[in-house]
Amino acid sequence: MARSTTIRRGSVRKAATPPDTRLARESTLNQARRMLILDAARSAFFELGLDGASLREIAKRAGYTPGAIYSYFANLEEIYGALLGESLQRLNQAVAAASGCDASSPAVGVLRAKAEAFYVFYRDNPKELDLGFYLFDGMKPRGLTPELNQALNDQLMAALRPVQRQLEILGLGAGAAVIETTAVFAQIVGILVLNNTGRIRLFKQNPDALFARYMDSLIHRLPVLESTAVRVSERG
Amino acid sequence: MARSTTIRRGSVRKAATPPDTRLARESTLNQARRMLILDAARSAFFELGLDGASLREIAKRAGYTPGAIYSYFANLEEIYGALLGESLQRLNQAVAAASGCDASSPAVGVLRAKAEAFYVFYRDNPKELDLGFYLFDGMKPRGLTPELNQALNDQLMAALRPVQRQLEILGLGAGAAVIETTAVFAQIVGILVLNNTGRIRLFKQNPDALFARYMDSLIHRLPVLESTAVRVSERG
Amino acid sequence: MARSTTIRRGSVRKAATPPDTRLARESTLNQARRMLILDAARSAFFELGLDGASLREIAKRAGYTPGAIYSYFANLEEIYGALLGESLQRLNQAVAAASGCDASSPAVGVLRAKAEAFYVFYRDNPKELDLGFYLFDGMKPRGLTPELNQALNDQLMAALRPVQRQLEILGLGAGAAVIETTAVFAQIVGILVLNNTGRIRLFKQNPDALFARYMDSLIHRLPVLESTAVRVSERG
Amino acid sequence: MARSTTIRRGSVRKAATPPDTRLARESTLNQARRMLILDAARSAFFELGLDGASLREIAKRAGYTPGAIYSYFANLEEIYGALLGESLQRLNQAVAAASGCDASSPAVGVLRAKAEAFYVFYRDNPKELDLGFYLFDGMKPRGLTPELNQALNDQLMAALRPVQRQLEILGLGAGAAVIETTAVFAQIVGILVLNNTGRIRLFKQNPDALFARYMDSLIHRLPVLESTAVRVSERG
DNA sequence: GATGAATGAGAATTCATTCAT
DNA sequence: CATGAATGAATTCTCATTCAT
Repeated sequence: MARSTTIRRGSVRKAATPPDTRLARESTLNQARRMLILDAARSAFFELGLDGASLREIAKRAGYTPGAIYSYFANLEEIYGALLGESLQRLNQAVAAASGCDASSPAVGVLRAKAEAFYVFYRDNPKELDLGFYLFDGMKPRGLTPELNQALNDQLMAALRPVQRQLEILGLGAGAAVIETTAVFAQIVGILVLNNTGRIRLFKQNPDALFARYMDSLIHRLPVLESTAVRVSERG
Repeated sequence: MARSTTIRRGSVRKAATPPDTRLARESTLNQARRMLILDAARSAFFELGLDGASLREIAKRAGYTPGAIYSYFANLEEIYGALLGESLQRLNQAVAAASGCDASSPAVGVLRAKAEAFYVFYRDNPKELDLGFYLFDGMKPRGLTPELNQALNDQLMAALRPVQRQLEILGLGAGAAVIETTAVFAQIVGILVLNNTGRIRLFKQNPDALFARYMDSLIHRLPVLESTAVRVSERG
Repeated sequence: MARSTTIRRGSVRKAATPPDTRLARESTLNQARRMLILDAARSAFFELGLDGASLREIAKRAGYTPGAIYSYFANLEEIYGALLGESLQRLNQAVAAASGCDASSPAVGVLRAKAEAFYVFYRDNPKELDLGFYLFDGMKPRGLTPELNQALNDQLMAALRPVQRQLEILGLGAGAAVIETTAVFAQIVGILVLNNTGRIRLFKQNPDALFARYMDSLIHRLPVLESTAVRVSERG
Repeated sequence: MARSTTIRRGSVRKAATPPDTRLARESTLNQARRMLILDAARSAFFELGLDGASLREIAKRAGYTPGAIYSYFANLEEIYGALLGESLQRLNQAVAAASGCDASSPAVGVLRAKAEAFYVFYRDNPKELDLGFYLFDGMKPRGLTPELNQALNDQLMAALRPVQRQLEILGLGAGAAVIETTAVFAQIVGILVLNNTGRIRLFKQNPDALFARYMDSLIHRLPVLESTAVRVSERG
């Protein structure tokens, strides 16, 4: 990556302490400071939205001057990219941590739990949904390198893989499982977009109920079974 | 009033076109120029996205100076509003024009046709989806008056009403029909968002197929029937 | 004046009705419409201040388009000039109408009444004070022709002449009377400026009381007399 | 804090100037640049008046781009505020520095000197009078915080307090002294406004003479004394 | 590595004025 | 006489980015 090159050049310039040690320490420090900036970015982003999360605002919240940010990120869009990466990581953790508790049919319980974890994550952090859409949609060329894009895509797919696996366990073929997973993903995104833009209120509907209904009908369609509907956990 | 006097005098001077004609023509010209600007706005919007569709850009494309725009629209957001209104109008027309051709079950055919018209409209004009989301979400207070908001909402709901009606014809109660309509809406939005952001490619899925599948399963769930699945018309 | 030239040219162009009649009628109409515009200007000016009284705003209030205004006034500043002229006229009327009612010393009563009329006029129409200051101070060259300037100055002096005359009646020489009149003028202006800018509140003083006090002390200083203090009429 | 760390590290690298010095120098530089901008603002303001002292004009005169100004001032009105604050400071200094030289009655001499200093300050810097009036009158909310407003008001009153104190020394009660001070203030403002707008010339009067006359009459009215009139220092 | 200064482009909007019709 | 369209210059302000120090 362009970034690490820069850093290495810096360490070469003044060689006093053993390079390895220095490199390691620097890298650690570096990582810590990157995190600091990402924290600032995330908080700005949450509170002010994409438009409000200007580089200046992020720098201010991180306790840096704008120029300093460029020591850690090549440009603003790279920060967004890192933010998204980190967001996807948390998403994966949330999905991984989810476990069903359906005695009669454990596999169905896990399916529900995994899908719900995905849904709840974005329901409760609506800005992170925007972030993903913005990045892949409007980003200027330089912001999203092919490699980064690939990495982010992989993370996203990883977050949905538990759902896919569970569908296979429940009797779907590989192809059908992918299709159904994509459909779940689409339904979640659709519900949340409608919710976040206030469109859902027009129809006097509740996003959680819609999602639960969708999962019910999905499970109904599964080859093996006679599942029982479980409600989505209520929002905090 | 001074105004009518003027007009009359004007018509006397030229003694050719009656006042009505003049007024009408002026109004027509005005409308035409508004349209010109809206066209420019739409094209800027399509090519550059919402951020790129600045007043300057719109003016440039319309062959105007920025200031001239303000003779036709009070501010930028009003242009967006008009754009959205016009988009929703076209959407309604598209849905209204759609008619099914399913001999075995006309009602199902119409249901499919109406939903598909909605889907296809936004599939083929992806930016118009963004427009709607932006406007209802981030718009500054002055841009979106409560009345305009109401009108736009009404237009949107009107575009989905045919689907709802058809669901009722097919045996759903009023409440269930609304729920199912909302779910269809969410599914369409979800599929298109995934498609527009390139997410759907990750899963190697085709949006049309996903949509068709969803309609199939919906129809399957309907109380009355034994429908046959019909494919969505292929994209141009 | 440039304006009348234009009008004459117009009447020459299409000579149908006897020129005298036409001229008179046109002039009358013209005057009426000028008044219409001035009314609009005054109302805009009162409600929105100098900055808010843009040509567009004035035109709107007069029921005209901006361009039409230029048939009656060469530019915006000329409107201000006319407004000021008209304001000074009203001032003169107010001062002329004022008459004292002090039985023991009629001359002193009249002096008080005249000065007070002047004071009250500007106290109750603070914007007109601004107008005068703006015009003579910041006006661009073209706005205030020497002739107009002279005319306005004459009007202003005329409004103060009753005070001056009364001072002479009360025993002051011509020179002393002018000096004292100027001082009264300055005191009134000073009090009102402090009042309008809220400065007087800092000192917890009341403008009317200050003015009354000043008049008392002035009268005290007059050669002849043993005046009795009369209070300034309370503000509506 | 990250900030202090940075500074220290910086000072280690150069190992020459201690941090305090660096900070101080930077702060000094900063102050100097603020001053530079204020100078530019003042000159623009003097030559072109408030309307002409646009941010662009100020930036141009300061040798900056408009955007650069915002490193030093949050917005245009803050510049005006700073300008006024600085003006009031000079006013206070001028008044403080003034000392009378009247052997027969030192207190009267001081009174004259203090009032005259106030008068002369604004006579010789007429635009500063406008500035104060504008700021307290028309300023947009954001420009003038209540605290700043309070501070400026305090500065203004401080400049008049010496006059007030002197009046008390000369036998006036606290209330009477405030009234008389306000009256002096009003008279000064009135004379100067008439002078600046050229109105005084109409009456063929001289502002200095008018002011001197007013002070004479004021002193005459004081309880204790038999003062002798002293002329106001002639204008440069 | 970080600062602080500065740039330069761009944002929306407002306005007096002109002019063909 | 009046319109309505349009201009062009002005306004304040924001921002990502660069760079000498």
